Amino acid sequence: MRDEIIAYKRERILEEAVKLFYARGFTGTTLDDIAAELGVTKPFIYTHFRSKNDLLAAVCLPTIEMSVAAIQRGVDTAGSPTEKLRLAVEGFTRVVIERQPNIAIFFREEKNLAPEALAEIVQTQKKFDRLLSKLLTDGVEAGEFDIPDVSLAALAIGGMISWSYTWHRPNGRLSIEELCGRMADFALQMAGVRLIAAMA
Amino acid sequence: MRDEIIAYKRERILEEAVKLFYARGFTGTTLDDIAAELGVTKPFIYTHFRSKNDLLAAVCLPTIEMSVAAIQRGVDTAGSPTEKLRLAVEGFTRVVIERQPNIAIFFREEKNLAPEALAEIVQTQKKFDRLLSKLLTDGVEAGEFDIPDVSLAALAIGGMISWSYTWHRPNGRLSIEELCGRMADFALQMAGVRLIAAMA
DNA sequence: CACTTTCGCTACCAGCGGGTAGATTAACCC
DNA sequence: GGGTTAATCTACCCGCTGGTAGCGAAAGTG
Repeated sequence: MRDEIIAYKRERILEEAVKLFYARGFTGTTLDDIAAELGVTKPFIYTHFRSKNDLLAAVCLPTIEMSVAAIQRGVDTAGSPTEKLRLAVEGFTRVVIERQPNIAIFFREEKNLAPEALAEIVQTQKKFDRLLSKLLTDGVEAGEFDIPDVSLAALAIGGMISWSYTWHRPNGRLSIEELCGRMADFALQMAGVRLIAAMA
Repeated sequence: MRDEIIAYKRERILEEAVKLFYARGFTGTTLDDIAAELGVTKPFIYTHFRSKNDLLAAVCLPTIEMSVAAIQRGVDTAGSPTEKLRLAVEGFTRVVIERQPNIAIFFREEKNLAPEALAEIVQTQKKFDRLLSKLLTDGVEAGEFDIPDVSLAALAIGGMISWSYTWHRPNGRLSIEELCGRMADFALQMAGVRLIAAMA
């Protein structure tokens, strides 16, 4: 019970921090701003986070881990490389869209992260690249994909999707599901999969 | 002569500012840092720029304009939409790679730009999207491209390329020319152009 | 060589904001 | 209901940094 309350407060702080970091930037947001938004005062935040930087890390890390997990779920699915890639891309796109502010904050505020936190995230990102590259390689070996440069393709696909954080608007023209589906279509095209229509 | 010297000093300030903003972030860099790197003192900078924000704008704006210009050159080329798209993508990729620090600074430090400067850049970005969307539409109408959702394709292609600023390393595995070529290949695949091999 | 102009520097200020110490209040418990 | 503990606030500090005023030195000028 006590722990749940503490966890809840921590979450509330994170929510407001995300909102303000996203809107005004990390250095453009003061701890007083966050506290005011919550109706509390600055020292309150310090009972849940060691420092402003700690707060930033808590905003970024879990979201990057969710991204890797999405790719991992695609890879772990039973099915062909084509099906795995579709699932991985859809899942990753969903993370980027649903956690757009966190993703945006991470990519913008990287330089404000403490070195240890950054190192941990960089490790996670490497895992992301490895998983995606491996998936593409498997597809090439299975004869389903046609990719001259797998590493570059992984970066291109990852980038196309990550970039969504810059332009996506909630209540935009497309639903999340549509968006995920079309991103997967693009990824399959980039992987050289033929017969997109046949999978619809 | 006098004007050239002034312009040169301005350029030197910008060079160091780009270097430091890129390495440490905008707020992580002080004007004293920049001045020290140049072997001068802070007031020197103020004879060339009105404020630290002005300096940031001067780092970002021209590079975004170069990006649009690259797309424009592709569009203005005589040739088929396929050829135009290839040129546009290659040119834009080259800008992103060659001006990687400036591109990175812009996307990271957007929230630190003065509203007027940001507004100007946003206008330029809209022009970028319009040009690219128009080019894709022309290709579809000419029967060369097969794109279900042109606006989304423009964002996906633009994103795939822009993202290079996050991973590209000078002295990387691929030369700039190779990179530009392969990005163009990806873009054509995303546009549904068949027979990539036939154009090699 | 005196006079002027140009240029950059020394020295300073003021506000901001992360972080903390200690008081204060509320909750909990015999 | 007194006493203890946990939670949060008030009030403060201090280092940092963007920005400026005014000085001094050098260089150009007749």
